[in-house]
Amino acid sequence: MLDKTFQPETIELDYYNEWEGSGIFAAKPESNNAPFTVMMPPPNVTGSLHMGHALNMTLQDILTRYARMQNKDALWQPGTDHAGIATQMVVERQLESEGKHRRDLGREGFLEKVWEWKEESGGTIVNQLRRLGATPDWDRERFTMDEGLSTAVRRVFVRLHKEGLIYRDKRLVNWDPKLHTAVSDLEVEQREVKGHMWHIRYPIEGEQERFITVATTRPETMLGDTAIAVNPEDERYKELIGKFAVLPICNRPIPIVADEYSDPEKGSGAVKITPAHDFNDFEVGKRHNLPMINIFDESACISDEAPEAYRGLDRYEARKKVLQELEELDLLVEVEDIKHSVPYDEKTKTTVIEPFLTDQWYVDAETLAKPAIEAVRSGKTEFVPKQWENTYFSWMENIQPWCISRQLWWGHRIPAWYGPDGSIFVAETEDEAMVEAKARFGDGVILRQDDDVLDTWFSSALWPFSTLGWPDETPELAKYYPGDVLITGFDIIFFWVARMMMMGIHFMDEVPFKKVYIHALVRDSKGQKMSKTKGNVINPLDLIEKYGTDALRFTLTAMAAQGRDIRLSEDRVEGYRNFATKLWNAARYCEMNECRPVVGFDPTKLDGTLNKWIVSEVVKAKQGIETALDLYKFNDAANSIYHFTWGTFCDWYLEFSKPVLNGDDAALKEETRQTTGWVLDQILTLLNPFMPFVTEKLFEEMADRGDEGRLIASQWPQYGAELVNEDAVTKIDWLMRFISEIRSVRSDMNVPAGAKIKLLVKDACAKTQEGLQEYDVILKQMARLSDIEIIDGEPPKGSIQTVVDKTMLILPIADIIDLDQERDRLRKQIGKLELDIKKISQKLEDKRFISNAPEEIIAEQKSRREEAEMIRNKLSQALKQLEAA
RNA sequence: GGGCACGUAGCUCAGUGGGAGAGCACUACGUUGACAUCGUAGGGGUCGGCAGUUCAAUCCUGCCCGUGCCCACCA
Repeated sequence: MLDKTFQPETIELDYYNEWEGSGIFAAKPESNNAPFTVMMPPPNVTGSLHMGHALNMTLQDILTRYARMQNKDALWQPGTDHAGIATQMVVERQLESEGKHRRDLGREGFLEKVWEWKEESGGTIVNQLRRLGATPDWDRERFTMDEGLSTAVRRVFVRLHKEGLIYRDKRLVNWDPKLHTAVSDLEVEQREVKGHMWHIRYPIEGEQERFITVATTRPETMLGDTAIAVNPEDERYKELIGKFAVLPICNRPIPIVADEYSDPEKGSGAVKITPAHDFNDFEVGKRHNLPMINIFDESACISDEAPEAYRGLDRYEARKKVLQELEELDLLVEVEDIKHSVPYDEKTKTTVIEPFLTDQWYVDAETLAKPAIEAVRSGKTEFVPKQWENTYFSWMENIQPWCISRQLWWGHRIPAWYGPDGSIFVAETEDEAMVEAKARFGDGVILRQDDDVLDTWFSSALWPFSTLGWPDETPELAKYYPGDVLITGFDIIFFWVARMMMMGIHFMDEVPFKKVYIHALVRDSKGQKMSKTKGNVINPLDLIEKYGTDALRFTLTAMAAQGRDIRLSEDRVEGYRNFATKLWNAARYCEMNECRPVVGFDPTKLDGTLNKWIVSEVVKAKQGIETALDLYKFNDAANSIYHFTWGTFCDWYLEFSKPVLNGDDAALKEETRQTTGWVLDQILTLLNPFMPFVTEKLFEEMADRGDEGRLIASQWPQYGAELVNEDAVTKIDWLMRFISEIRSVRSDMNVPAGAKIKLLVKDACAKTQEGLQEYDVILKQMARLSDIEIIDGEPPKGSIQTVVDKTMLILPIADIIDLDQERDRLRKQIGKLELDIKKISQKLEDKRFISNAPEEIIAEQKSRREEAEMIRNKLSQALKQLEAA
């Protein structure tokens, strides 16, 4: 017996453990079933579940469960990402609290510590995914630094290097002066801040009292200036080209060069060039063979390249000193207050990133991007919604060399070794590198491995095939690559999706997934991005605790409309918790009335119209879900099952069934019981991918299905349009309208809800008369009628009158209602109809409408007008009668 | 500066070239052996503004206003 009240938390863990233990999550590469592959975006091993995960994982879980029920061999590949910087920072902070630094432990010792941390605390998110009811194949869980995945990383690195697609280069990178590592362009957040523009004049060499003025937001960088650029077409400066300016403070002559980069419209038209500390200047410097003076050290303190007085100063202290000195020299012309953007490290949000000249490893992304662009153009991979393809293209078509080295310890160490003369040996193992080195330098050569590790995204880029065993040719790789769909947020299209496309196509000769579904961002109820600093983070686990997993999952799904962000409000979650409760209570009703699924029940062989009708409605709901899921319209799928369950099954069918079950037609009773049991079973099945827990529980309660009887392992129903009975649909549609109309009028006229009143029916056609007879008991109960009588003559004086189809419904209750109110009601109704008729008539009298509009539209308008006129006439008559009274 | 979304009921959001929808909130009434985490009924919207295309525009096009995001630049 089901408990009277529904308490989600009492069932969730038990079922989850049982499912997982049953092996149902596992992919079965040896089976002949068609594969369905989803690669889980591996969450950071340091992470804990946030709303974005909850949405992302719920959608993947729905598709996976749905595929499984359709008898596909589903592989949902789970795992976690080693998250280089994030993880290293966590452990460093831990050390810091013990008063230690990673240097104290040394590389080996530190890595040991990180692994320790990973073993102890790394599993948090994985267990939180279980709370969410996610059903990936846990037996195949991978970690990006697993043995196998690391092998794949080295193989890829070596191959790309051999192909010339990985190379070493000295360029400007975004440098984090606190972490002492290069970071990706994508990890730099441009933030608008208030600042100053300083206008500085540099004396022209060999000339008295002649200056050239430049402007900068970063005066300290002038210590590294190696030129001034002017536009070759700029008349003001033409004769200065080729001459030298004297760099103040350093007193170093720097050339005045002509370069298109300089825009005569901006500032003074002359630009100071600091090739080692500005991306544009770097390009100018290369064009003019300018020296690149690196005035910073790794911590962005002034290096030995600068005048002695500045050495060791932090960049902001150096700025102050430079300004002070310029002022003393009377070279500071103007200070402007401006707003400008400053590059911050996206992770810590506190460090200002410094363009810094270093040697790094790069991937030739431009070459790899070409086929990846083509794959989306040709539709081999499709984005849903389509508009994200623009984002993908615009980035891929302007892609920059991908800097893949990071000056960290935690990550895949770069498989490159340096010989005594600095020559490089790239190989998968040190032994292999050594073989090559010995061939060159002879025995006894000493190699030093590159200290750097790879960008975390390098290994995640391989995820779609490295997790399947590549570079070995495994059965899994053959069966599950390429994936069917990748589900992810737009924020990692560049970081991850693009890189998987490049690597997948290059190494597998095939795209890694056929569809990319980009889901919404989950915001708070005010539309703000959730962030720890804003303190508006809603923790999914709190909601699960309060309302249950099913409610949270259903909320996220129902709100996952394409192309729009989700503003999550707790009210919605509460509403869908109520939905689960509703379902629970419906099941209790079924239980009490012994409406249980019966083996061998055949929905095609039914006598009762109500039963034929509800079966038809089940089919429509099922088709609605299927169509929606095929198009990744998760919200439509959720709404389809929601409205069927609540609005059709509970609100109407169960109410219809009550008089039947209390009646004395034994055969119909039995059929109705069986049908009700069957429909509930269908609801549970169709709803299961969305709300796995409550449906599983009810499925178990409603019938004894033996050991194999888990809903999670059940089949998705096969039936279709053959179960739809249009005749029954028409009939019951009439019945519902009939009941609704009486209820509505009663309520309008303040007829006491409990009062049973008599209904007189006039102008009833044969079908209506038939319906009145067939559903006599239902009508009386649901519309609270004492009696239904068909009349021919005039209605009694002072009745309430209304119209359904062509039938007059008359409630002779002059004694309990206010007739003035009834007159008002009729006038209002008639007024509305008149307005309708007028609008339609205007159209129908418009010759252009008649000659241009399609036939069906004209016919439809005509019949609408006829119907409105008919009702208006009947109501007018009723009104006249009332007025006469 | 370039691009992409979005603007529909008090709130959160679906939707469609031909009669404006849901959930929540609100109002009234609650009866019937599943359910008050509920039921029945109801009020509420010139579908951001202005033009254009069309017989017909909330929907298509253009412009404008507002909001959010992404990218680039910033002497």
